[in-house]
Parts: sequence; C-alpha cells; structure tokens
Amino acid sequence: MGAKAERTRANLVQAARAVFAEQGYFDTKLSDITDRAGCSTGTLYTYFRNREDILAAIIESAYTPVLSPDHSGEVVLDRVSRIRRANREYIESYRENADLMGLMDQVAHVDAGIREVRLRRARAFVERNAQGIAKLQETGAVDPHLDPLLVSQALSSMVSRMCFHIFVDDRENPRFRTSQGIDELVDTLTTLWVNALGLSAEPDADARICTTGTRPTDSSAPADTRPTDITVPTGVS
Amino acid sequence: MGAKAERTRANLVQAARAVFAEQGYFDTKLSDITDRAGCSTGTLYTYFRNREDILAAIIESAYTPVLSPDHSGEVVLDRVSRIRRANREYIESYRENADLMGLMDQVAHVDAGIREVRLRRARAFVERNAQGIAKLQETGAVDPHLDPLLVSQALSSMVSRMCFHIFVDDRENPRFRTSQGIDELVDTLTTLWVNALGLSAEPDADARICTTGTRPTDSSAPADTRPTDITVPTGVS
Amino acid sequence: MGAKAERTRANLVQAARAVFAEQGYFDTKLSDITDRAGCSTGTLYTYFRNREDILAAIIESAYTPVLSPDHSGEVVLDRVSRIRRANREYIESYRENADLMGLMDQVAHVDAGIREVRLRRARAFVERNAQGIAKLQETGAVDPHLDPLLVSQALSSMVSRMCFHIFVDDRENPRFRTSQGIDELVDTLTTLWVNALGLSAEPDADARICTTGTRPTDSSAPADTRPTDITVPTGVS
Amino acid sequence: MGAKAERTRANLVQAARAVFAEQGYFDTKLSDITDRAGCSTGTLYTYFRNREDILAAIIESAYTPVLSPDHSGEVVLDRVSRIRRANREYIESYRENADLMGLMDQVAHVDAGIREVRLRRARAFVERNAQGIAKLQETGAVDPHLDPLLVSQALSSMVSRMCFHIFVDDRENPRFRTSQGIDELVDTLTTLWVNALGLSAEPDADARICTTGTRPTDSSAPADTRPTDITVPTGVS
DNA sequence: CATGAATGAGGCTTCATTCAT
DNA sequence: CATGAATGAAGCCTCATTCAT
Repeated sequence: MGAKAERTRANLVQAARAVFAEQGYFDTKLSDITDRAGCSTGTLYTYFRNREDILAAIIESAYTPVLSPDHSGEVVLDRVSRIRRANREYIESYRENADLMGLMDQVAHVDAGIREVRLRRARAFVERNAQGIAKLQETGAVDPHLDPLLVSQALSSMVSRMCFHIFVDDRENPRFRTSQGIDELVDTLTTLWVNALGLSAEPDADARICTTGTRPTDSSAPADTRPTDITVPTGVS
Repeated sequence: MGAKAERTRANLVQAARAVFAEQGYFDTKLSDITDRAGCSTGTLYTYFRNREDILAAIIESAYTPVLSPDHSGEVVLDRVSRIRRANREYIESYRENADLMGLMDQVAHVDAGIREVRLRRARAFVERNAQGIAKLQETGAVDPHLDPLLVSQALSSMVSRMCFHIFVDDRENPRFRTSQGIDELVDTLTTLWVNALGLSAEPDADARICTTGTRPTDSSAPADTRPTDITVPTGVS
Repeated sequence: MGAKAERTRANLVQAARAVFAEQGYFDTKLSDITDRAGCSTGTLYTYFRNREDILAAIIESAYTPVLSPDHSGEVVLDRVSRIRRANREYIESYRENADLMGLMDQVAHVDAGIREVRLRRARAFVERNAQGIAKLQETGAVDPHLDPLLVSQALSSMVSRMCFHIFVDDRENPRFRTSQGIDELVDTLTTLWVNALGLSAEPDADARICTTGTRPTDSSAPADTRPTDITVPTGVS
Repeated sequence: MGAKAERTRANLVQAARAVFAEQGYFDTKLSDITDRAGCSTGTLYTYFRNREDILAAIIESAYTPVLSPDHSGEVVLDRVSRIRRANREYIESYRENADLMGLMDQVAHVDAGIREVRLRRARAFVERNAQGIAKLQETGAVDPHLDPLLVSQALSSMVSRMCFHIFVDDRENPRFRTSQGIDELVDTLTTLWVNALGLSAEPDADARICTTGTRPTDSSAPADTRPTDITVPTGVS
C-alpha cells in the first residue's frame, strides 16, 4: 500500500472512531465517516468491506505495538502497591480510550465477531487473575472457600464497570477529570479489592529491587490489563 | 381503552420484549413484532408511535405493582445475612428479567430518554446504599477515609455487572442454572461485599424477632433493589 | 332519518367544513373531522362514503333554501346601479362564504365531479350575462365587435378573482374588513365593469317602480349570482 | 455537480413537471416521476428531499435566464397598442406554460413557501402597474377617484384568470388553439382594459421611433409580466 | 345507530453498496 | 486509487375503510 493510501485509510479509521463516538455506532451513516474523513463514499470500500470491518480496524488500530509498562529497575513494591499500580494503569488506560470503550459497549451485544473477541479477551484476563488468587489461597492469604474465577470476575467487573460509569456514562461529571479525582478512584478501588480478598499488608522483606525483567510476579495483583502489544484495556468488559 | 384493546396492547408489548431479546433491538423489524403478536402492522401504531415508544412500554410494563418482599415477622437477621438476602433478591430478580436487562443494555446508548431514566434510577439506588455506608462509618465499622458514594457505586457495579455477565452475556453457561450455582454466586458476592467494607459479624444481641413492619434497618446492606412498586432490578445498571 | 341522526350528520358536515378550511382539504385526515365533530370514526361512514362525499355534502348544505333577494317593491334602479347592486350581492355573499370558496378552489383541480359542477355553474352564469351583453349590443350601447361570451367571462373573472384575492388569499389584510372597504371594492369593480362595457348612464326614464315580481330585467347587469335556492356565489369560479 | 448529474437532475425536473401536470400534484407518486425519468427511486433523493422540493425546482427551472423581449428599435407604439402588446405577451407566455400555471394553482394552498413566493411576485407586479395608473391619473387620463392598486389588481386578475380558464381549466376547447382565437382574446381583453381605465387613443405625436434601449415607458400599459430574467408569467396569479 | 380497534395496501424514504469515469 | 452518482431492496409509517360489539 502506498503512503498516500496508508494516509487515506488512517484518516478513515480515525474519522470513524470519532463519528461512532459522537453519534453512536448504529446511528452513524457510512457517508458520515467519509464526509468527516474528507473523501468520497466509494473510497471507503477500497479499504473496508462494511461497517463491521471498519470497527475491526478501529480496534486493531488501538492495539498499537506499545510495550506494556516496564517496571524493571523500579523499587519492587509490596503486594498492595502492586495492585494499586495495576488498577491505576487500567483506569488511566480506560480513561484515555474512553471513546473506544464506549463504542465497544454499544457493539458488544450485536456484532457476533466483536462479541467473541471481547469475551475471549475478558476470559483470558480474568483467568490470569484467577490463577493469582488461587496461589494466594494456597498460601492461606485468601479464603480457600471462594472460587478464584468467580472472585476474579467480580473484582474485574467492579473496576471495569466503574470506569464505564465514570468515563463513558457520566463523562460530564467533572469530579474525575482532575488527578486528585483519579487518585481517589484508584485508592478506593484498590482498598475495596484488597479488603475483598482479605489481604493484609506483606512483611517488609517482600519489597526488593527488581534487577531483571523477570521479576517475581505477585499473582494477587490484577494482571496487567495490557498484554505486550495492547494499549486498550479491552481485556475487561 | 376497551378490554380487548388492553389485551392487544399487552400482546404487543410481550411480543416485542421477546423478539427484541431474541433478535436484538436493532435487528428487529417492527413487523416481526406484529407477526409474533398475531396482528397487522397497522395495529402496532394504534398503541405506539415508533420503536422507542414500544421499548418504553416494555420497561413500563416491567414495573408492575408487585410489592417488594415483606420480611416482617421473620427472624431478624444479622448484618451479613441481611446483605446476603438483599444480594440474593437482586440476583434472582435479575435472572428472572435477564432478557429485559440485556435489552436495556443494548439500548442504553441510544435513546436519551431511556438513558436518563436508567441513570436516575441507578443514582437513587446507589445513593441510598451510600447513606447506609456513611452510617457505618460513623459507628466506626467502616473505614472513614472511603467516599461512601464511590464505594456504593463500586459494589453495586460489581454485583450488577456479574449478573450481566452470567445471565446475559454468558447465558449459555450451565453453571448458574442450578440453585447451587446461584447459592455460590450469592455467597461469593456477599463475602466480597462484606470484606470490602471491612465488616465484622455483629454481636448476637442484634438478632431478634421483628414483630412489626417497622424493623430496624441496617443501612450497610445493599438497599432493596426493588422499590415498593418495582419488580425489575434496574436500580443498578 | 331520526332527529339525532340529523344532528350527528350536521355536526359532521360543519366540522368537516371547519377543518378543511383550517388545514386544507388534502391535509385533513378523516379522523380530524370526527374528532372535531365529537364522534367516532365509524360514524362518519354511516353518513358518507368517503372524503368527496363529505365535500359534496358541505357544498350541498351551503345551498340552503334561502330565496334570492327580492327587489320587488323597491325603487327600480338605473342600469349602473343595478350592476352595482349585483356586484355588491356577489361580493358580500363571497365574503360570508370565503372558507367554502377557498375550499372549492383547492379542490377544483382534483375532484372531477366537483370540477364538473363548478364548470357547469360558471358557464351557466357567464352565459346569462353574455345574453344581457348581447342585447346591449343590439341596442348599440355596447361595441358590437366584442364577443359577448368572452366579455362576460372576463368581467366575471375580474370580480370573482378579486374576491378570491381579498377574502381568501390575503384574508389577513384588514382593508376589506370594514364596510367602507367593501363599498370601495364594490364601487371600483362596478366602475371598471361599466367602463369596460362602455356603458353610459341611462336616461332618467329608466328608473321606475317595480310593482310586481316580474320586473324588467336589465341584462347588462351581472346576473344574480344566487339562483333561487342558492346562497353561495359558486356560480363564478 | 458533474455534467451527467446535471442531466439526471434536469430529467427529473422535467419528468416531474410532466407527471404533475398530467396526473395532478397530489395524485402523483414519486415513483411515477422516477419511472418517467428513467431512473431509480433512490436517485430522486440524490437531488431532492421530498415532493415540495421537486416542485420548488420545477418553479426555479422555469425562471430561466431568458431575456424579456427587447422592443428597442421597433416603432414605438401608441398607448393602446402597447397595452395590447403587453397583454399578448402575457397571454402567449401563459399558454406556453399552461401546465406549470395549472400546477401552481393546484399547489397554491398547500405549501406556505410556494404561496409566499407567489403572493410576493403578484404583489410586485400589481404594484408596478398601479404606479402607471397613478401617473395617468395625474395627467387626467384616468378617473382620479379610483384606487390605482385596486384597479391594477382587478385588471390583472381579469387577464390572468381568463388565461387560466382558457388554457388550464377549459383546455380542451379548441377555440383558442388557433392564432385567430388568440388574437380575438388579446383584442377583447385589451379593449376591456382600455375602456375600464377610460383611456382614449393618444395623439399621433406619441408614436415615434425608439432608437435606444431607453424608451419612454408608458405606465398605463400592463407592466411587462416577464422581468428581465423570467420566462413564466407567474407575476399574476 | 354508535363505537373504535383492526386492517393492510401502498407510498415515502434511507442508505449500504456498486461501478463507470 | 479516487470519485460520487446511481441503485433498489427494505422498512417505516399512514390512514381510509371495515366490522364485530
């Protein structure tokens, strides 16, 4: 694909994302997209087969090859702090992609393909967290009667749905547009998360410097919501 | 409106609910509804102006004047049990109305009117819970640093979103179609809820027989999701 | 037909006339009529077969058995005064039935039946006038080169169209809502009419008392627009 | 708009004009138009929003930039001949656009926009004639008691309504399909017009060669019904 | 004779998609 | 590769008319 074509395509994807966010996925005419992109209707079909195809491209484009945050070299945090950090990363990522998250929500019930992707990702994410919880149950840190998968799903739901409320549904509310607001959100959700699991603070010994990329993972923390090549927290619905 | 008209209208509402649930709100053509209702297309317009109007009627019809469960005369439960009971009621109500809940979700982004209703109801519900939490903070039972409103919203989100996952998104999964499955769900969410708030079990003195309708309310419990005249747990989105 | 039925029917006709005038013949739904008449849609079909039938009834009802003005016993006027009187009668009659005249105009191009009636009436009227003019030509009072039919039609058109402009099209204009305004209109049109024919004032001998109903007709005057049993000046379109 | 598009649009306008004239404005379905234009229904909506929009385009298209007849260089006619010429031009223009004039009449009561245009144009035209008449009153050629505006409107009504009768309402009548018929019509109306105003023939001195475009205007003549860029005699309704 | 819900043919309009230029 | 007019299937919606009560 030529450079110009690349640009045209990117224009279309960007325009579609904006228009979908503004008018809603279903209320958008494809010509709205080409209008905004500044090209003719026919051009859209040079790059996409239909509406869903554009949506797929939007999602695709959000998964830019950005590495997940590399925490090596940082002071290794205690258990709670790691959960807090993971939550913060999820929340900030959500906020930055709120338009896309809202879009996904609109589309989830309708488009079978999208739905499948979403469901699969969410499941993978939840299962990873569940494994961490299971380990904590083995060490006695968490009540062994709880189903780790269920717990993982519940806590993930709590965080992701809060993000949806705050950044999509009630986005006019100014409360969470300041960094203090965000801090409070992160702290509150982290406290609830930690309490819910019944985690106590770890002994000091736990904190250490991580000198290599392979640091001890604490599987009680919400798994990084952003796999290596993913930028958007679509992991959790 | 005559009796027959009443029946025709009810038929249409019921048919619409079923068809919307099966085929999706947007993929349904209005003639699908009249086909299912066994009347002609024109008849639909005797009662409704358009698609959204039918949706409104569906929602309206769900709010039948069914009294919320009356627990007077029962053994008054301890704090945790009351939370469990409220969660159970919410969850079972959700399951019974899963089709409608799924429908609401599809539609939430579309109709400003519907969206407003939803948001307002959710807010009322969440605020009620928040007051209960605030009281617990005064008695020292809950960490006073937490914002009660935020906590209320987070825990409500956890429960409602879990219900959505289980009863709508992943409804094929057989796990929660048995009463054991439901029990497990109730127990898990209750445990997480109680833990998250940091509640301990109450002294025995708290349990007593409630001889009148006016029993002591424990505002730490999730407020009854079903206001006096409401049957569907739309209180939480 | 019972008395009540009579009343219902009359209600419908009156309602239809009002609604047609307000909203236009084609923009009116039949249910608008029954709404205004305060009866059910079905009732309309007890009395009329369809929209045109109602229109016919409206027209019919306008032709109330009111005798045409009886000028016997009055001082017999001179030629010009008789023309003036005929014009005045036409104009006032038009004004009183302006709503119906406007309705006729809307309908004239569409409904073949109505059109036929209208055309026939207009022709009869015009022909009567034409005969009067022809006689004047014989007496040398009017230029014999003119085709009496054409002249009759032209002068009738002038008067009727002016009425349409003033009482229907531009009915908001206050100028012709006073009796002075009407007088001026009558005088102007009469002057133009008389001048156009080239009539001079008659010798005094012409004025005399009319002692019987059979008075000498002066066929140069616009024929009375209101045949014995007619009240509306539909004679001229 | 591309050249082909221009052609398609013009086809549609022409087809609409024909079909409206044949079947009536209200009895025409939009697909009749596209059928006649030889395109699909959707194409109509590429150029027009609805029925009224097409009508507006028809009217618009009738006002093609055709210059009004240029009489400079001709023998300057006497007053009566100028009136006759103006009437002839109006009448012939009407005849050529009879279909459109009939259409306008059908529609006059319906669309407020169209109606407004019509009313405004008619008024402008009538006022122009009125000024001419006023001048004649100053010179004593016309009875000063008459209201020039009223007279202007009446005489214009006479001519325009006659045209309507002859070319629209009674178009089957063969009488005015020959040039003799037209001549007779022109002569009769001119005679009536001139007589009505009480004009006598002018002194010979008045006839002269007009060597430049700026010739003396005789404001007693019906103002040219066709302003510089207009082809249809919609000046008078 | 009145009622008013039910009917359903039929017009209007949209818009994703195609394709000749 | 871009253009944008043309396409036409598909739904929405209206409303005159019917008919069981």
